[in-house]
Amino acid sequence: MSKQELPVVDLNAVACCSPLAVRPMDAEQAALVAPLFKALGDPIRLRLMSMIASVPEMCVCDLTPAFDLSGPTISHHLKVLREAGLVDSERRGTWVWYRVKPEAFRQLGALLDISAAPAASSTA
Amino acid sequence: MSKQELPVVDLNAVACCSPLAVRPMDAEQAALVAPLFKALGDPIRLRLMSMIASVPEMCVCDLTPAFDLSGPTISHHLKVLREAGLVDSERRGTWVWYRVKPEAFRQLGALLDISAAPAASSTA
DNA sequence: ACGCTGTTTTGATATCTGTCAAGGTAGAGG
DNA sequence: CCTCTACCTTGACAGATATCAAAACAGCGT
Repeated sequence: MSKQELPVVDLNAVACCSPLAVRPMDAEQAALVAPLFKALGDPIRLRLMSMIASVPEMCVCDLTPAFDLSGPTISHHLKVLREAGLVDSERRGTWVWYRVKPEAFRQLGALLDISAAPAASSTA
Repeated sequence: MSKQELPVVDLNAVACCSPLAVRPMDAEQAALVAPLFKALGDPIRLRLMSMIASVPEMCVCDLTPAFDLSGPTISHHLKVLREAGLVDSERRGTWVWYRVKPEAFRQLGALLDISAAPAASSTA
């Protein structure tokens, strides 16, 4: 975690919530969680996430050429994912490696659990 | 579905994908899925979603006063959720009722399933 | 020390987004 | 028909975002 320089999302604070479909979220919870969804709400970042999540770790040098975008732009998107708390980065020598933070994934997955939803939304 | 006037997200097309952590997403899949996350990436919309998902259905007249925002603004956010395919609306007399589309929820939840992830991202 | 490669930061710009006020549509009830 | 309420659309605008070029930073190899 060489580059955790920023006030990244606190996943412990996020981890408090029951599934979306169980109880309305208060404003504070929503303000904590929305940035995670927002970070995934861009096609480039979604692909970056899936590339990183598909392997134990991924070098920026392998991510950048997969897109028709400049290096700085990829770096920007990676920063958004980092600041959302979805990935971690580590510099090892010349290269920087990215890894997913699985607890963030689990958290979002739990929010989207619909199994305990009220009748109409589980049958509609 | 009185107001399904628009080229709403096709959930069948979205439903194709394996979890993020299993295989990189291609650009086309990402373009289909990202708008769903994006729609949830705003605190107001996240709260609207959770309010709607917590009950069988919800009247706009009960959603609007829960926020410190104008009617048009709430209407705008509901439209974003509708066009993302996350909710359905139906007018019954004077009022408009919103319901979640549970298949969209299930889809996003499946994408975030991390149980089949490669070693480093399930242990880090 | 110098230059080379990989990555991030800065600065600039075009586009997108959230918000409200004003105006429009839809149904209910005289 | 008229009016009232509920909801949506339009238009305008401030602030955020995606993008790139240029510049800065970090290691490596010479």
